Amino acid sequence: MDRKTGRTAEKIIKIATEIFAEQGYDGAKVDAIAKRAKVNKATLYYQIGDKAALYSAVLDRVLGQTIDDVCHAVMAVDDPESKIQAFIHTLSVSSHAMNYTAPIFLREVASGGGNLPDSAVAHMGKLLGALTTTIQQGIDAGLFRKVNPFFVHMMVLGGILLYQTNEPIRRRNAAANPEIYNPDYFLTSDESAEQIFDLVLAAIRR
Amino acid sequence: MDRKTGRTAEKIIKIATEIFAEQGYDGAKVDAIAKRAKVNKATLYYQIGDKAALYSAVLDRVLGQTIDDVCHAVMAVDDPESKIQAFIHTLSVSSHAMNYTAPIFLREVASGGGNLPDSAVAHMGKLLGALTTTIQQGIDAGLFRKVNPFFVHMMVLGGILLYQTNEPIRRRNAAANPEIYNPDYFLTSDESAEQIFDLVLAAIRR
DNA sequence: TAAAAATTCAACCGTTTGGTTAAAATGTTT
DNA sequence: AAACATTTTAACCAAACGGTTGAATTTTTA
Repeated sequence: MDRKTGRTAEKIIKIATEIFAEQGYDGAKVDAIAKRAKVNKATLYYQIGDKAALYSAVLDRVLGQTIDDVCHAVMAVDDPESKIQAFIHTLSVSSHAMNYTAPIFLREVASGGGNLPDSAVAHMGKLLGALTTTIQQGIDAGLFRKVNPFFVHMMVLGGILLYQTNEPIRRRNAAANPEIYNPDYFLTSDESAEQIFDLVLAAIRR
Repeated sequence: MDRKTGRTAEKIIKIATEIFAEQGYDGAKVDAIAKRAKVNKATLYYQIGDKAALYSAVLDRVLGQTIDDVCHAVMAVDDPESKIQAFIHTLSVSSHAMNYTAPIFLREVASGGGNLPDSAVAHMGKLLGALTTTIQQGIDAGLFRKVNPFFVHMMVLGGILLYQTNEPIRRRNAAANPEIYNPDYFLTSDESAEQIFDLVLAAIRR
């Protein structure tokens, strides 16, 4: 019962994550989720509940997973520079691995977080804290110059999420203007993390 | 006829911009737009057409306006450093002034730009070009070190848009954790542009 | 194998949604 | 005043949507 029940709920949430990421909350249709998950709609309501509950589950899974990954990676190293590198690298790789973090995150931000449960806001606060305290630490230690850590966070987060989500548009643009096509615009999540880390480090180093 | 017709259509598009920004395409309801614009729904269809046409008009207005502002500001100055400053400052101020650029932009990116007309993609390409060619120019002139201009663009754009859109979440977070509240997190569009410019310049300067 | 849990089936419901329509009323131009 | 364009009114429609139900069926557990 537990194994299979868990499996079914998991499967539904996973598929729902995809569809919410593609279409947004209002764009996603419950029938479509049930269909793609190859589950009867009644099962969906039996296992999880209504659409809002399903969306909450998706948010918890997506934000919780990615942000926990990042925080653990940051805590696993010591000096501020390594922490920042871990932050950027893990955020980029993890949110790219579970392919649907970035669009859901961006859409939630764009709508003012009205649908965000307190737990999710807390998660985002944790993410913010992980980077800003590290930077402050580096400033206090004389490693970094006096910068506003919050804006470093904005640029790192914004850069990573935007890079990941705008891939389709990038490809379309490259297809429309092949003469301007540039392979530098298409890097893996590893490589892009390196680029961003390089820029951030130069921006804040003494 | 022209004056008043134009006025009505303008008013509808302006209100539609607000609502699309708040709710997204699927979240926005045509009846709600007509109601808030104080116009009968029949007038909306008479003046503009269906929902998709209305959304296209909104996209053209919002993206076109902001991006044109930025490109003009960049062309108005000469040296690469000033161009970058103009880019950042104008993007921040202009997209903040017409309050609805950032959420619409982010949502479009998050959904892969499926709804974007070619004209809008071209606009975004122009924006990209404005910054990347300036940076390349600076690199060639020996002013900047060798960086990947595309990622600078991602971080600038992502940082500005994210900062502007996440204000509600920021406030909510600050309200929930007043002991962590930090005035550095709440800057005007001018001030935030300065912060970002400072970081970018340090990141790319030789 | 019997009880319990999970899933399916398929019809159904009330509401909302995007969109249309025709006639009447109101403005605007010339 | 005549002709034209614009806006309102308000009812209407078909489709889609979120959600429910209850009986039947399958799967799991003990």
